[in-house]
Amino acid sequence: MVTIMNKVQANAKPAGLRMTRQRRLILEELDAPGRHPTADAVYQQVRRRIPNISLGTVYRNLEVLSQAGMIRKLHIGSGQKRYDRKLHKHYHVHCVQCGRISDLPGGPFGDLEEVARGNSDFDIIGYELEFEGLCRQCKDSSPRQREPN
Amino acid sequence: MVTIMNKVQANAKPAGLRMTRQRRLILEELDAPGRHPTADAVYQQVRRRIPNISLGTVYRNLEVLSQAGMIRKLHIGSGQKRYDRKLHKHYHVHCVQCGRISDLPGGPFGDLEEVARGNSDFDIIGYELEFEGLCRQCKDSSPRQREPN
DNA sequence: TTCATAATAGTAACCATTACTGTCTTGGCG
DNA sequence: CGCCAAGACAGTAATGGTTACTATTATGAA
Ligand SMILES: [Mn+2]
Ligand SMILES: [Mn+2]
Ligand SMILES: [Zn+2]
Ligand SMILES: [Zn+2]
Repeated sequence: MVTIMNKVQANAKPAGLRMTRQRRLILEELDAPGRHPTADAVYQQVRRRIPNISLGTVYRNLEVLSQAGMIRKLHIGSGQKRYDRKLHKHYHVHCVQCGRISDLPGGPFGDLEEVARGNSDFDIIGYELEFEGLCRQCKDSSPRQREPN
Repeated sequence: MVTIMNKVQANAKPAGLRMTRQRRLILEELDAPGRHPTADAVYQQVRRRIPNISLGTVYRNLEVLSQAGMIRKLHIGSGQKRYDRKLHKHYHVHCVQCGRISDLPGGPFGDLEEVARGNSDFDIIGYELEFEGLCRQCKDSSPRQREPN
């Protein structure tokens, strides 16, 4: 009866994934478009509805959901991992001032992989590309501190 | 927080840094071309000559040397940071099997930044690009475990 | 409704890195 | 050369992010 469960099974990855309240809220938190929250940010949000949810539960679910291909785990910069519900290939811009991460509109660039293939004896299977810069806010306001996503 | 960076730029030369035995060996460890060791790998190597060197000393020096612009700190993938003596802009290939990191021969690609600038309201100042794949060894041998750099 | 087992809360452990502290070195100056 | 301020050190504790463990609870297929 519940659509999300159907979605899970429609997405066809894992038998044996149960849809718990915790998991549903974590997923909903990522459903808002354009967000790339850290595990802790998800935790803080979900905590408002399930005050005693465990941080471990958040981590476990983020892992299990990305294993199942329902979300993507991002390793951007040197800090915490980020999670992204947008599954198709796209690039990110990372504000070096406040840590904000935004999608870069516009599809993937020309074939970087091809160039790499010609120059390496590695069997190239992909690449990671992310841009760095200053977001609009940080560009034209006095330096603030970290207020990610 | 006035330190080495300033001194170095003032003196136009990495003097102002004292040259200790520890620092020299750490630097020598990175001088071997094509290496991208982790802090721990450097530690293990230098330890053979200075058995009681502190891991903290290795970290402190790697930090101070990259602040001074004598080495570069790399954040590749989700694991430990890597250090690179090669200062000019170049790309890396990362073996997803064994973790090895190699330089990609051939200079920087065309203007990725320009494309990003057109698509974002961020003030783009640079980008990080790294390729993933299987190194020669992992490509044609049975799966091994992590034996980085 | 039952029941095997997936998932949870709570907590401990882990790993990479950084911070602290008292002692030892280094190197510029005489 | 030796002096000595402060840079660097070893040893160790602390931190931050993440994962592992465990006894208990909740899910959902039959
Ligand atoms: Mn995204
Ligand atoms: Mn390199
Ligand atoms: Zn910003
Ligand atoms: Zn390999």
